[in-house]
Amino acid sequence: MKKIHYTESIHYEIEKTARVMKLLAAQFFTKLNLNITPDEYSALDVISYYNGICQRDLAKIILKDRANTGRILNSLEKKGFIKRFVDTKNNRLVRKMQLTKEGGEELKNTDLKLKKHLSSAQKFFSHEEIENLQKSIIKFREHIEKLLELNI
Amino acid sequence: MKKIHYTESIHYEIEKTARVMKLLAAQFFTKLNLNITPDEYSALDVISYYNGICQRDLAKIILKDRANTGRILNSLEKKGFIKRFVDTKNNRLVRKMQLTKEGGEELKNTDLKLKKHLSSAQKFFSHEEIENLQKSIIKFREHIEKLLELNI
DNA sequence: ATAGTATTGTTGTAAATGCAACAAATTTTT
DNA sequence: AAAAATTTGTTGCATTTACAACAATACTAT
Repeated sequence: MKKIHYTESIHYEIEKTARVMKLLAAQFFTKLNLNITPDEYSALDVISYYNGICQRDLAKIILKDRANTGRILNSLEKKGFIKRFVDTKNNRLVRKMQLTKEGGEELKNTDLKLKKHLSSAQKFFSHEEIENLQKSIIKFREHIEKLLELNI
Repeated sequence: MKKIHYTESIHYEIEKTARVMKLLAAQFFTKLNLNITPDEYSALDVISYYNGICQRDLAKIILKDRANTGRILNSLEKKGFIKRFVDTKNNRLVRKMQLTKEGGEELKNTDLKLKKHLSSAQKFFSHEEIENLQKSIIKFREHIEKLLELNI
């Protein structure tokens, strides 16, 4: 049986695609002179969706460890886009957070700029195509996740 | 129109999948006590495929910049798995490389161990499913690549 | 009740990564 | 022929990242 080389594997394609997207995001954020980083943007968006989320839950979602999630939040707090407060979850003290008014505006603004900049990209793929691709990837990932010992 | 949040985007799924795969690879390599890193493994595999490849071309393929590609090769050379030599490409001096005998054996050995460890994973997806997913991702990536200014 | 275990967040540190600057050589332009 | 630009690889540095250790608190078990 012929060996499947690294460059021929699905692993490679996904890594490559992820890297291209990350670079693209970085370039956009630089070019558009946004005052948050892509990671901070993701965090803001997630916080807007899960209002009052705690740090660890956020960490799981944005795919960072707790340490780095804390650092991203430090930055967002310093910029005045979120505020943190102590609360309990399952009888445990946790730091929860929510967007400030400025944070909400920043998010909206960033969304708008990105959307404008990306409008050309969206013509080429139908909603349906994207959705199908997404479903396949999720199925694929959910499977390999079973093999993984995740500690966040 | 409803806003698509970060966690609902294809961007997120691909990033997440890439991260899961990277973690999984790291765990496997640790657990199996391999004496190369996942990145070094990718490099070895690519070098075995493109015998005599030069550093920059390798960099493009393994998705690292030239600096880090050089560092990975330093490590592989120190371990005796590759040898580098100066040659020309388009009339320019470049450093090309090829596997040593030990490098070839190391690659074969690593392949074997990984294959054994992954055999359970492959049952769940048919070749066809993987191929279709791969095609979709490639198409998707090729499109967003057009938006990107890549400098390697 | 006391000891052990688990959860959450922070800090420190080492490794990985990207980027800019550089050297050396070659090609292109003027 | 000289100057400018390009290609390739290396070095240094700043940023990102992961991981381990820790503190504080709460839960669980004996």
